[in-house]
Formats: sequence, C-alpha cells, structure tokens
Amino acid sequence: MLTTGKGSISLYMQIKELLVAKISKGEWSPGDIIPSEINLAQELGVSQGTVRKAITELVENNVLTRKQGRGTFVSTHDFNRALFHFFHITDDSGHKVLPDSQVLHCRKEQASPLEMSKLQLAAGIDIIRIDRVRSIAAKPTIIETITVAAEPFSNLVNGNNEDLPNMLYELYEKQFGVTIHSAEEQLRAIVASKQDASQLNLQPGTPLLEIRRVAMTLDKTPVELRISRCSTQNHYYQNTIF
Amino acid sequence: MLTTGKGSISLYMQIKELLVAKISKGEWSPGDIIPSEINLAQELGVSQGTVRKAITELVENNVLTRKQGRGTFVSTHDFNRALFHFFHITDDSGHKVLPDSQVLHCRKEQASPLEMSKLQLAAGIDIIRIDRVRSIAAKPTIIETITVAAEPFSNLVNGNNEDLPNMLYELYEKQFGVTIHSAEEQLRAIVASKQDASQLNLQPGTPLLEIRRVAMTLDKTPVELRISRCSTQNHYYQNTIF
DNA sequence: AAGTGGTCTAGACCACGTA
DNA sequence: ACGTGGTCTAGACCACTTG
Repeated sequence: MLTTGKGSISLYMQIKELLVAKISKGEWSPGDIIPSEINLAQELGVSQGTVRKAITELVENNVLTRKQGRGTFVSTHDFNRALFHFFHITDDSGHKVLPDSQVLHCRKEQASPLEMSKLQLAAGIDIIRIDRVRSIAAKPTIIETITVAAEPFSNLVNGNNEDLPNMLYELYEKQFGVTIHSAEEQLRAIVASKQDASQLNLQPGTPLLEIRRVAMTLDKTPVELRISRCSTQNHYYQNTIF
Repeated sequence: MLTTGKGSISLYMQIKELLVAKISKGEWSPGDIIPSEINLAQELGVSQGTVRKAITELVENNVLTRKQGRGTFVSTHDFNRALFHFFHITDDSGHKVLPDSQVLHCRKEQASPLEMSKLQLAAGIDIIRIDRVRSIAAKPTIIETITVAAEPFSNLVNGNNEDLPNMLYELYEKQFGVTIHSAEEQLRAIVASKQDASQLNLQPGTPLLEIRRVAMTLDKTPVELRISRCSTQNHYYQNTIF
C-alpha cells in the first residue's frame, strides 16, 4: 500500500494521491463525508499528524472542506465557489454579482476545430453548444458560447431551454457526476460583432473583453469550453495577484 | 509577548503577525536569513512545531522562502516572481516571455484624480509618471503608464531614461526599500488612441486590453498604479483558476 | 457524552548544504 | 561534522457539533 524508505516519496504525498484517486474514481462524491483523520490513520498505519498534513494540503487546494466538530467533506461546486473563484466580473464600484442567464440556443452540433482542440475531442465526436446572454442588474452584459462533449451531457438538449440553470457547474456535478475543479482563462480585446452588439445594446465595433475558459476536472480532463464576450462599459474583470 | 488561554488567538497566528511585523518594519529585509525554527522556538518559548506552522503559512503566502539545509529567508522580488506571479501576457502558443522596455518619458508631475484615488494620495502630493513601450520578440506589444508617489521615489527622474531597469519592482526593493507583495488588476477592453496605435503599429480604433494594476506592500499600502494597454493580436492575458 | 477537527508539545530520524 | 529544514510519531488538551 504505502511505501517507505529511501527514494520513495513522502507518506503524506502518497496519502494525498490516494485520497485524490478515491475522489477521481467516484468512490467519494462531492458533499460526502470522508473517514475521520484518526480512522484514516489507523487504516493506513500512520499517525494522525501525517494524515492531517495530507488533508491540509487538499483543503488548501479546494478539494476537501473541513468543518470543525463535524468532519471532512469532499468539496462541492456551490454558490460561493462559483462567485469567489470562478467569476471575475465586477461592476465599476468593485462589487461582484452573479448575473442572470437567458438561454438563446442549446443544440447538439458538430465540433469546430477550436472546440476539438480545446476539449481534446476525437474527430467525429458531437458537442452540445449553448448560447446565452447574461445580465447584471437587468442589463445585458455578457454573451456566452458554451461547449461540452455530447457524451455524457446529451441530456442538456432535452426539455425547455428555460430549465437550464444559471450555474452550470453545479448541474454538471449533480446531474452528470462531473466536478469542475480548475480552469484556464485566456483574455483578449475584440470587436463586437453585429449580433453581439445588438444583444448587448451596443454599437457594432465597440470593444469587448473576450474570455476563453477551459474548465477541467481534478485529473485535468478538459470538460467545458466557454467563450464569453463582456461589455466593459460599466464592468471590469478583477484579478488579485499574490 | 505571546498570550495564551481562552479568547486569545492561536500561538502560531501571533507568531505569524510577529514575523510579518519584523518584515514590515524593515527589521528583516528581502534576502535576509531569519533565525532557525529551533532558535525562534526557544526565544518565543514555544515548540518548533508551532513556529514551523507559522512559517509554513508565510511561505505559502510568498512572504518567506525556505531552503533546505540552509535556512529560511525573506522573499525577494526576483525574476521568477515577476514572471510567474506578476506577468500574465503570453504569446498565442501560451509561452510567457518577459518583454523588453523602452522608456518614453519619466517626469515629476501633478497627480490626476485617478492616481490620487488609487494611490491614496493627499491633495497636492506630486507623483512620478513613467511612460514606456514594452516589446515581445522585438514587436511593440504593450504601452504602460506607471505612477508612483514622488516620495520616496523622486530619484527615478534623475539620470538617463535608459538607466531605468526592465523590472521595476526589483528596483523599488533594492533602491527604495519598498517591497511589492500583492496587486489588484482590473481589465477592460478599450479602443487604441492615435498615439497608442502608432506606438504599437496598429490602426487607430483597434481594440486593446487595458490592465489597471495597483501594486501594494505586505501591509496593503498602495505603491504603484500601472495602466497597461496591450495588443492582443498575437498575445493574450492568461489566468488560472483553482 | 462522544466524536470531530484545531492547536500544541517533545522528540526522533532523514535529506540537504556548508564548512 | 554540524546545522538547517522536511517528515513522522505519540499523545495531550481545546473548541465545536451532534445525539
């Protein structure tokens, strides 16, 4: 199970990997409580402090969540995580508000070359593409094009577009068992197309902030490509550097 | 010195604050070695593990740097930190290269309302304003306007503009004893002015990515306002979310 | 009252860098 | 050889939550 001695990596690192594997394999799901530190230590034949160090690093990594007096849980993709970690647009006074969403289309289609590359899709794999407008304080501010592989997400196209929730990562987690853990964003300044401009009540040619985000699971599998075009007339993208 | 008992915060937190205070006051400077964990523990009358926990969190926060076998040091603002933490522009293939800089102006001037607000300056305080063009692979890509308070930075305007180094945060640290620890960035899409467009060899009206950065010391004092206008024809701003 | 995570101690041994 | 940080142990007590 765990290896010790010269040349092998440290025990707490092995325990980290073991815990991550249990989550990746689905043995433990978001929201589940995991065994107590003492129980894990006994099972693994190490001291509580060693288990504790492994868990501490996974908590810092947003993989696990500790609740004093209750236990340690697999992190869920809830409102707070969406707002504080995965949403960076604020209004001019610096306030963050999660926008509403209105879905324009949601269809199964062929993957574009960009989608194939960003989502590491084999040729011929279909995708689901969602277009939506997001409004902040009732003002249309962001146009989004969201792409996921048709498998396992094909149920997204069934039912009314109105049924699609505002926070998709929670849906991916609860309905499809896919948990978004990290993302890479690429930002550019672009020119509003006629279509985007009319959706956002802007003049065509107005500059927009384009965000290309690839969202990934814990084991770095790319799951979703999201291209957002944001009006930065009254909002900006906020990033903090340490 | 350290307080224990009900209602008081934990020992390791008090030690963290104590270590941060020593750095903020300048008692320890970037690059200095701090006392060993064992020595600190003896001085403070706590166990090594408690000191270790305090130091560990400061290392995660980029305040201290551990070097096995040598000791623990106050972090410096070196090349790696500039490139990996404070520079987010990459070329289209995702490679990060720190750009060259060519200074256009460096003058002492009156603060604009924006500068006064972002740098929390009292009325009547002068500032140093630097304009420079930054090139990546010999291609002008970024126009920057950099503002710092005239005190203690007035020496920046003496001497030839060519003397100003590419990496200003290292200069602030070594020459003025001011260490940048964190920054807040606000990104918008704007339209290139005639002047910016000509500097960047672009058509006027081309969209640019504007980055307004306020850089701060460890105790959150704002030090520098930097407004960068970036061509995103062949580059983008890269951000990773966890 | 029992169980959980949170803090703290004291000490062992290892890996690394310097002299 | 010595001092440093890095890992690991065993156990104590505290703070919090639940039954």
